[in-house]
Amino acid sequence: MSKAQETKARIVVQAAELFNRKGYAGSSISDIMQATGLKKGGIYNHFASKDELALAAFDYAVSLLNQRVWSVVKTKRNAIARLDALVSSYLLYIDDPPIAGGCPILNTAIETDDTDSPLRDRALAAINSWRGLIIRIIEKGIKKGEVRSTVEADTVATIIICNIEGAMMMSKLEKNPVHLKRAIAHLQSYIRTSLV
Amino acid sequence: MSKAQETKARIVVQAAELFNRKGYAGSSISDIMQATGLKKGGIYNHFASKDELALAAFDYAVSLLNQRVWSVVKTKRNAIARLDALVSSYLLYIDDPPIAGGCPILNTAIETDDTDSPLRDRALAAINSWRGLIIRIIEKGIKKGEVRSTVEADTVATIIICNIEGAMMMSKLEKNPVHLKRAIAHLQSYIRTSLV
DNA sequence: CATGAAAAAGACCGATCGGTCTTAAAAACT
DNA sequence: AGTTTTTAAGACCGATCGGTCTTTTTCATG
Repeated sequence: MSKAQETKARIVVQAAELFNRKGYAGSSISDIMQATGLKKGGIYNHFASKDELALAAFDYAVSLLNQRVWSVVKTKRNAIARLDALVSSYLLYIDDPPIAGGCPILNTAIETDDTDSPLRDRALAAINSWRGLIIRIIEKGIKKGEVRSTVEADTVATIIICNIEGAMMMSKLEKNPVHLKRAIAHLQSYIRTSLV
Repeated sequence: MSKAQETKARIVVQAAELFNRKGYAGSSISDIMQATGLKKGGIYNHFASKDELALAAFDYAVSLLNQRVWSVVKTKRNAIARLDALVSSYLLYIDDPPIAGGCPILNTAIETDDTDSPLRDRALAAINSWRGLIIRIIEKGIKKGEVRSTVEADTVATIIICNIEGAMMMSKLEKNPVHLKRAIAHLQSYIRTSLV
């Protein structure tokens, strides 16, 4: 990777954390200059606009999430074990978060859901990709007889995601991981009792 | 109510919706001027700063939520029926929301959770008040023998809130009430099977 | 090591930010 | 009805916003 590419990547990494902590509207170019140690010219040399940088930063943040989830899911072969691993992986989110500032999908969804913007589209795509992963795990599990065939994969995906995201908000706000732990325990019990 | 008080109340109502849709950082005084039809002097005559207005707007938005929840909870006497009514009341949130822009507690929590601000304190207090209501319902239910005595009221409160808030985010982002409906159905089943 | 190309600096731009203050209009009180 | 007090208007403020452009510095390549 050339020096310029390294600089560009560094801007994305540091902007991603800034945006994730303070929001897009709440982060200025000056903030990004301070975080990266670059001046305005150094940033605009790599990105045409703040919005373009925001998109790159969001994509990077989501890639960190996906990486983390997939790294634990791929170690399991059974559908129930996969879902359990997926859900449990969020226990790490407090002590060792993939990115500071909470879940970037949640943060971006809340900030952009009343707009009609590319960023909103990305948040939507990220949620759908997550839902797709859960649905595929379940449907494969049904085919292999690991999951009851009457289970609605769509519904399970909704329940898993909304518990994790809702609990993330609560634990972040109260600075107490207990809510996330409770939601994960609830989901583990839900998966074991409702899916098999 | 005097004319001035009416004007002040009108500013709060319209600012609350604006903040709830576009966020605090995303809403400018100019936006509030446009929404209220007042000029700068007319707004700053009633509020010392944008922050002060934001606090009043958040308090107002939360009062709308509380009003709605309490109006359905108070009609029931049984703990299970009360929780069911509380949870079910959020079905209305799509077609007839108490305020445009989604849940103000969720929105404010996400925007302020990495700050140390009065607004964050209010969001925290609003969540705790909601949790307190659920916990009181359950504990009274335990005393009256309507709820199993082994039920952890704290945990149930977490599960109810995080399902509703997480589903709210998903339904808002996807512009599809199905997620909220699924979460509510899940909670109704959870309440009936885990609490009695 | 020289040279052309790319990257970063930093001055500069108009617009908008939150906020102040004086003045005019309107409401409240006697 | 007249007077006082309050309310709203609107000009004004310095700071900061996102973004541009020229100049300097650094990098990659022959």
